[in-house]
Amino acid sequence: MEKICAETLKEKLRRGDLLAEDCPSRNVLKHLTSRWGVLVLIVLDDGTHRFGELRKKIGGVSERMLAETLQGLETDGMVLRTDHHEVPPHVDYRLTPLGREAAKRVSSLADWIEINLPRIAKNWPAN
Amino acid sequence: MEKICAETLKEKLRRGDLLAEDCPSRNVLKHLTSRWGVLVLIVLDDGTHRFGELRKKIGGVSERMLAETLQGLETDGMVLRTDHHEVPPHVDYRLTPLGREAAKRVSSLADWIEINLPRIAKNWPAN
DNA sequence: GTAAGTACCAACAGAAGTGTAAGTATGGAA
DNA sequence: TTCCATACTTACACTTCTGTTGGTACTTAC
Repeated sequence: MEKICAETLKEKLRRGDLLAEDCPSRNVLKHLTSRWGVLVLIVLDDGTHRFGELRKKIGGVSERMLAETLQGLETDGMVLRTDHHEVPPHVDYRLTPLGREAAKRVSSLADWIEINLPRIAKNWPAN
Repeated sequence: MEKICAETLKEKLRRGDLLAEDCPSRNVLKHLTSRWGVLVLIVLDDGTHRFGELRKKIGGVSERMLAETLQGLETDGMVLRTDHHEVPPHVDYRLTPLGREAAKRVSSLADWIEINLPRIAKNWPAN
């Protein structure tokens, strides 16, 4: 009985259900929509970048956060890290095919926000 | 001189630039991609819901967080709150046209995650 | 010998996010 | 009279997030 329940639950989550509290898909969502994750995907969608380049393009990220964000995205198979084993260090980051698919969706939202910011801002109190 | 700079900056941000540290678009992104904001948009895209209905559908939200999230989305003009002034209270929430546009993008990402969860999970260490 | 250059990591502290529990309001039902 | 229903709000505590600072590694240039 217990086994059947477990299997059923597992089966249910096989595809992912963001409305379910314990579904691992929520972690993916967390990485992809994190404060810096979104911006990293957008920039990387534009091509391979080094760590320092990403930092320059994304206004306000600290080294610590950029590194952490990149690791999260790497864990989900969105970003590929390539270490050229040079001195001084030379590492670059690019999107995997999976990452490119995700970036497409994320960018779509981001573009929409940028374009529609005036419409959105109209609803704000202090203008 | 000072004035010119200010105008230029304002002009620059008129359209929204998520890569700029101080652009207000980052707040919108924050609301739309917040932990619960995403899920609220997805559920509301399916139709008008009362507070309690949202809470039941979205696994794990506390009342506090749901209320806060809804207020954030209302501030950005994504969600319309209707109070029927009944006792016991009867309030419902629906997406505005703006909200529906945003929800479309957010849902697109969410759907992609749910469908591709197996592909993503393959990259995780403990399976 | 020492500074520069690059990509980090660790430790600490303050800020922000989040959950829990309790309380508010009001009319109607039991 | 007491309890219920619903949509919140507030206070408190705890966890997570985030920035800052300082440090590592190693080679080349000065």
